[in-house]
Amino acid sequence: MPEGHTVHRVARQFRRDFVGRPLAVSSPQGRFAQGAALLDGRRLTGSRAVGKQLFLDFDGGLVLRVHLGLYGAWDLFGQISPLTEGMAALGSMGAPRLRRAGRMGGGERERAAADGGSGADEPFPPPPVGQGRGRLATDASVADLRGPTACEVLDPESAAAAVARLGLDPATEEDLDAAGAEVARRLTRRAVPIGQLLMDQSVMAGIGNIYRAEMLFRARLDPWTPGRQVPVEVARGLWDDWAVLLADGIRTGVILTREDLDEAGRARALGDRSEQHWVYGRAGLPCRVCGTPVVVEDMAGRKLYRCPACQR
DNA sequence: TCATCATGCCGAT
DNA sequence: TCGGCCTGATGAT
Repeated sequence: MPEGHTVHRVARQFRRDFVGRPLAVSSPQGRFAQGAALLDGRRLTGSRAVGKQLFLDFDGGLVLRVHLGLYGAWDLFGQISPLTEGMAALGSMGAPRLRRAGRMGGGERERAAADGGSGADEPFPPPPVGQGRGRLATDASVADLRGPTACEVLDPESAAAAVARLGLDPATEEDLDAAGAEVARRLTRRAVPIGQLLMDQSVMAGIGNIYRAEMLFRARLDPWTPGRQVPVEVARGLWDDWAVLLADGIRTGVILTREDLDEAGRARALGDRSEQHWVYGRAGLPCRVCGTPVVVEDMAGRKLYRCPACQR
C-alpha cells in the first residue's frame, strides 16, 4: 500500500522491467494527455523513489513525478519480474484493489497468470480497464496508473526542487548518521505533537498512518508529546527504527512491525494481516504487551491508534 | 443501490 | 480545522 516501502518497490519494478527501453506513453483517460505527449517514445533512463513519490527519468532530462495518494495504484501486465524471492510477480501495487487476481492480504496483488495458469487468456497489451490516468509500455511490459494524486512531467530543476521539499528518506540517504542527526533536530524543535511530526513528509519522508502508529508504539512514546519535549536520543531512535522498518518493508512488501515474533510467527504474520501490527487497526482489542484496550483518536484528521498504558 | 471507508495531501478559512 | 479530490471494495439496505 502506498506508504514509502511500496513506492520504493514500484521504483525497483520499473528499474527491472522498464528502464533502458523506449516507452510508449499514453493517457487513456485524457487527463494526462499533455504529459504523455511529452514523454511518448522517449527512453526511460532511471527510476527512483523519495518518500512516497516516484520519479521516472526520461531521455532529454524530463522527469515524471507520480504520487499515488490514498487511492492510486499501478497495474502491471506482460513481462513483469518477481520482486520478492520465492513469490510470483505482482499485478498491482498501491492502494488495495482487486481486479483479476486472486485473494491476497495486502495492497499488492499476485497476477492472475501466477496461480498456476499460463495467463495466455490475457490479451497483450490488455485493454485499459476503467479510466486509467496513464499507461507506460515497452514492447513487452505495461504499467497502468490509476487514481494518483499527482502525475506530472517536470524539467530537471523542478524535479530537484520537488525532491528538496521532501524530508529525509533512509532508503536514499548516503550518510545515515548525518541524516539521523538532522531528523532529530527537526523532530525536537517544534511544539507540534510527535505523532503529527512523523506524518510530516518534510521531516522524515515515507511514513504513513500505519508506520506512524507502529513506530510510536515500538518507542513506547505517547503520540501527543510535543516534539520539543522528546529527548534528542529518542528522536534519533525514531529515525533508526524507520530505517529498519523501511528496509524490511521494501524487502517483503508488507508492513510487519512485530519485533517480538520468532521466525515461524513472522512467516505466519506475513500472510495474516491481523498479526502484523502492534496497535494499528486494533481499537478496542487488548494491547499485545499489557492487555489494556487499544484506543483510536483523531489527530489532525487521521486515525491514531495507541496503547494508553504502554505509551506515555 | 447506497453509504462508508481507506496506508494522502492541499488549499481555503 | 475543514472540505475537497483521487477510486474501488465492502457491507448494509
